[in-house]
Amino acid sequence: MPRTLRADAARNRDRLLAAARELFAEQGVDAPLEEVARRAGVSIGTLYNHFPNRGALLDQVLPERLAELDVLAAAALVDADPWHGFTAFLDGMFAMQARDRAVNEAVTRNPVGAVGVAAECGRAGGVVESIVARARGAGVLRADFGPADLATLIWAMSTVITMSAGDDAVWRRHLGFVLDGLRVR
Amino acid sequence: MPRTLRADAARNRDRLLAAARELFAEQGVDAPLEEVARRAGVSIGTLYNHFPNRGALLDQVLPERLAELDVLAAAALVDADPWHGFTAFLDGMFAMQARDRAVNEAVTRNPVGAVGVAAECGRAGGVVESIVARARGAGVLRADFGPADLATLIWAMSTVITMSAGDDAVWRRHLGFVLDGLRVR
DNA sequence: TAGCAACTTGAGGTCCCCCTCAGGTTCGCG
DNA sequence: CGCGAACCTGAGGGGGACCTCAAGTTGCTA
Repeated sequence: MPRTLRADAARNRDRLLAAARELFAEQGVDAPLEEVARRAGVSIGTLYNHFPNRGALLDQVLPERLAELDVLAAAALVDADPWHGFTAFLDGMFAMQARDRAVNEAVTRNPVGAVGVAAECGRAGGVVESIVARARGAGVLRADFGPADLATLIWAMSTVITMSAGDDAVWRRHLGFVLDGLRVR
Repeated sequence: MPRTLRADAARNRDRLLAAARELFAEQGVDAPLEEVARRAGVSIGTLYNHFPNRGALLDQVLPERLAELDVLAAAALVDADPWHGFTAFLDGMFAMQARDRAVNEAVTRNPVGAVGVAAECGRAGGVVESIVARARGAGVLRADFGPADLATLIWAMSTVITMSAGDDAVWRRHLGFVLDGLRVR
């Protein structure tokens, strides 16, 4: 096992990651690995040289995206308006799920707050709980809304996002209805 | 092509339908047909003798269940309280989706109101629109809620139902939140 | 620039599901 | 009964995706 990658190997690795990012975003985490190799212009054997299984590939690709959630979550926590912070976080997260089907599936199968596909996911979990708690504490979010309810909301939205096939207006409209039910007047 | 089925053939057909009902309910519309044959105690060839493809099997099994929706819908329309009629219909439909995964998938892929897996589904569609219109007309359902929004709600609930794996309390709780957002106070 | 380790290749084994059809079995009529 | 039509069987061909590995190629170092 060499300390550093040979030049061609490094290039192939990068291409594979780029192809994986693309295809997973389009088709989800179950996209055929042979298609990833094809798009990378590399043989299937090379793919398995670099990544022993699909999980290894996802472990490289998903955290990149999930880290973006951290930014969203941090912004939500310091939002002057706790309700706006809460809704802006949700909107941002769902928008990302709409952009990247792999993220949509990952977040759904493994709701924020539980142990994650990646450690990053778990770290975000704590922050997310704080966002919910802050909105609840400010009296703008119904008092009985807990982390489990957020997970359920994510389940609900994931299919709406998938089925509305690129039309963000559809899931935003539905989210609006739900938030009306969650808000305290 | 005989006018009437031979006794053993009729028996096998019944067994196949029973097995299909069971397995589709458990595993959804993509359940392996070889497993259906196995449960029916019949060879895979016999299954294809009776039903040329998966669709033919579903066409026999799904309408049975979807017809139950008609009963629900009819009851909703004559409910003294339009809001209760609306919510009771939804609760009943989602409860059925929770009981039968094939129904869950069928209703989701092909939302009530559009052309259906079966003609029965289409017939129910009109009634469902009436239920929505009645609740809206009575001023208890928000005025901007249309049939498309119902389809979206069905998408949303289908995953919640699947993920909550038999615990009806989970999806009922979420539905409660959403209905709070849909109701006019 | 020679030579070896590092890397790539793609045919092919495995698995799971689809569906078919030639040959054997059973029903039920006459 | 006995015979023909109706029916059943399950091995097997086809396809898609997974993953492996022996043989060939290429980058890099000395």
